[in-house]
Amino acid sequence: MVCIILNVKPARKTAMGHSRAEKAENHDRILALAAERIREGGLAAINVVELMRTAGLTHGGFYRHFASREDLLAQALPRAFADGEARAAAGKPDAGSAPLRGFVRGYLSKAHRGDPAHGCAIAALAGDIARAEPGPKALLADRLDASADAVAAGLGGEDPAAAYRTGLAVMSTLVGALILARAVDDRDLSDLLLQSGREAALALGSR
Amino acid sequence: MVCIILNVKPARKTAMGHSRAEKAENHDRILALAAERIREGGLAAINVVELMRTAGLTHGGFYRHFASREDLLAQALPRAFADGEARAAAGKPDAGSAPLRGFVRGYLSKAHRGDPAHGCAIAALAGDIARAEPGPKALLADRLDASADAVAAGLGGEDPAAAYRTGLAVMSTLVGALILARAVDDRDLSDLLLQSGREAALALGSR
DNA sequence: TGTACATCAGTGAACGCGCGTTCACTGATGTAC
DNA sequence: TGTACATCAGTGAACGCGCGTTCACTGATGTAC
Repeated sequence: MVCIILNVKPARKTAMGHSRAEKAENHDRILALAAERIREGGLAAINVVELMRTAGLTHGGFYRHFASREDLLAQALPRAFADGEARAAAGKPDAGSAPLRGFVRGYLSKAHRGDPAHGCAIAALAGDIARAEPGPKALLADRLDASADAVAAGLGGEDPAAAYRTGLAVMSTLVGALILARAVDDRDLSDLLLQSGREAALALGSR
Repeated sequence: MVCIILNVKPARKTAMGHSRAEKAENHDRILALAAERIREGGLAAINVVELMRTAGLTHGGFYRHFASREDLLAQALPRAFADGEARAAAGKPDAGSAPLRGFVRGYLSKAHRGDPAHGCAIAALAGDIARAEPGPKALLADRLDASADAVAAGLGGEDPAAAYRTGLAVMSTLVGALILARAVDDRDLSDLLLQSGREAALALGSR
């Protein structure tokens, strides 16, 4: 006996509970995906329908989590910075001997160049934030300041103000080299940007 | 006697000739404005209606000049790079004594920071081009290569390959510092980025 | 512990706005005779 | 040199698509009794 069923109603995609715990999980997943997407494609790359589909949901439910697309961006941007720093810190090997060397090697690595979605938000978003509102600018300023401090702390103990300026210059070199290495189509030139950036950053750090 | 005229037809905005010469002028003006707007707001900032209004025209005529918005971008992008370099070269004082010093001072000046629309396209667009098609990437690579060469040429005559790498590193530092100085809301931090970037670029150039 | 009900996360069709593009039209340009 | 006509730069209404947002609805959650 052959049984053909036409027009089957698609089975419930998931058990689809609506518990508070599941909402919190979904909320966090949406934010994490948005933080990646932002670093990958910029603030303008966030598309509500696409984002929700990526999270395994439909777009209508978006507004149970966020008041608007702008509200999401305001929440996802700090997340992008935090996640990017966690990754950078993980890439740093032993902070004992040569902290700057490890940081620089991880920052200007081919892996970091090839994966902006999981990398430093300063480099991924500086160009966009240069044209953005005060909010994002203040956020970037705060994280850049912290990064310059961290670099300065790893230098030989000299004048703190001078060390901070060196920290800023190192960050400028690293961010510039990474952005340019990503913006160039020529693989050799891109590799050379990483290499010369590493050399320059270390030279600046050991003056 | 009082004479009230209602519903007057607006006078022809201009003599409005349609000569070949005027078309060429309009075409050039549209491109120049687009090249500025792109550096100011990025590739996505080009709005056909707004651009044509800025040029003193209406949007319908746009397609007498360009096949599409994409076609305009393809023509305006090289223009943005060329115009930005013309400006940078003009800012360079006497190329005799200390060519790098003059270039660095002009590049990381407050004037350049505050006027991306008329400044270097590499810094203005690197973030966008990192996510763009091969075309824009090849263009940026070409102009960056030329800039690194120019910087290298101004250094003491040593190993050309090493000088080129130094040129790239100097460009990374300058571009990074300028982008970050524009992306930050804190005036003091922004000024410090310019200053430390100038010091670092000169230090790299005189190793 | 069991039952009734309110809440609300998630669904998917529909709406409205912005924007790139099209098109019928105008009138000066510039060419053919 | 003058006249008739074809060309085409520019106009502005209209179209269509993408996308953020809204809304009526579903059904599991979780609370009140």
